[in-house]
Amino acid sequence: MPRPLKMTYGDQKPPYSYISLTAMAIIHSPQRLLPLSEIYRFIMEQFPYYRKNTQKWQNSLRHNLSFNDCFIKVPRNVTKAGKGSYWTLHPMAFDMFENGSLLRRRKRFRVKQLEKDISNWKLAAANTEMVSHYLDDQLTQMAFADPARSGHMPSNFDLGNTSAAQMPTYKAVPTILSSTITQLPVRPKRAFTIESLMAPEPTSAASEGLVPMDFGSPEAVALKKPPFNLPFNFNELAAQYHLYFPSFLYNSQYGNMPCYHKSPPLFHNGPLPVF
DNA sequence: GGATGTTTACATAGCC
DNA sequence: GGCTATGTAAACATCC
Repeated sequence: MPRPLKMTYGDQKPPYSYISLTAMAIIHSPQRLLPLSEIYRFIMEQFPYYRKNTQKWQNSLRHNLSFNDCFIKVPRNVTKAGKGSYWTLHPMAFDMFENGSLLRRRKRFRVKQLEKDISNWKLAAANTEMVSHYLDDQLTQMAFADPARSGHMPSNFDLGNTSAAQMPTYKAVPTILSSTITQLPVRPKRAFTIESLMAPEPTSAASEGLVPMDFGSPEAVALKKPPFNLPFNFNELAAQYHLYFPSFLYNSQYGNMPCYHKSPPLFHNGPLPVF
């Protein structure tokens, strides 16, 4: 049984790159989506080494966020004040670490400029609609499952006790996207493998075999506070906790699909489970 | 003014 | 040696 990460390195510098640390923070958050300040906080909480010289490493981290295509900036709701944006991982970037290990990357993750432009355009379109209402009002308040830090979340809010009917209409977002951006060339969802990328476009219903997400399921409850042990492994986390990607992001970049949760979850093959 | 985000430049290390 | 990934520093712009 691996020991908790917090107790592993003490004041010593952990063997993770800034990219890894940032990915760790994002992956560990319930929504796989964090503002910069929360990324800082996660790293400082988990690794005491980074509680000092904050200016230095935080500058480096910001550089990495901007420089590396594997990180996607999600603007805040335009009608809601707040500093900075949310950051998440590019869905294809989950594959950049060898065997899911954060200690070593296969190669630098790059997105073609055209795809980047389309993604940014779609993200902006999505953001101006309703995505950020949901994020600002509910999801970000659940970061690290610390209700005490929430300014306006009901104190008794509990994902585990939240039925699908009680959840905000998150699934409506792709509908908005499909009505506004269908004229753009959209690459359909597919796994990030050579075989998959070279394969013909799927023609049958991609949602075959998918089942609707149960928000009261044990998996959903687990997402509220996923454990954080070493070795941290993307594949392990995906297998155990049905790693998902914010549906508005996934759909906005790789085609509009119904928001379904696939069971059992697959990591590299098949669509990422979303809610 | 401080936090956030972008960009450029340079250094270092590892791999081929 | 060339290439790539990573780390660091710094300047600058933008936003709240």
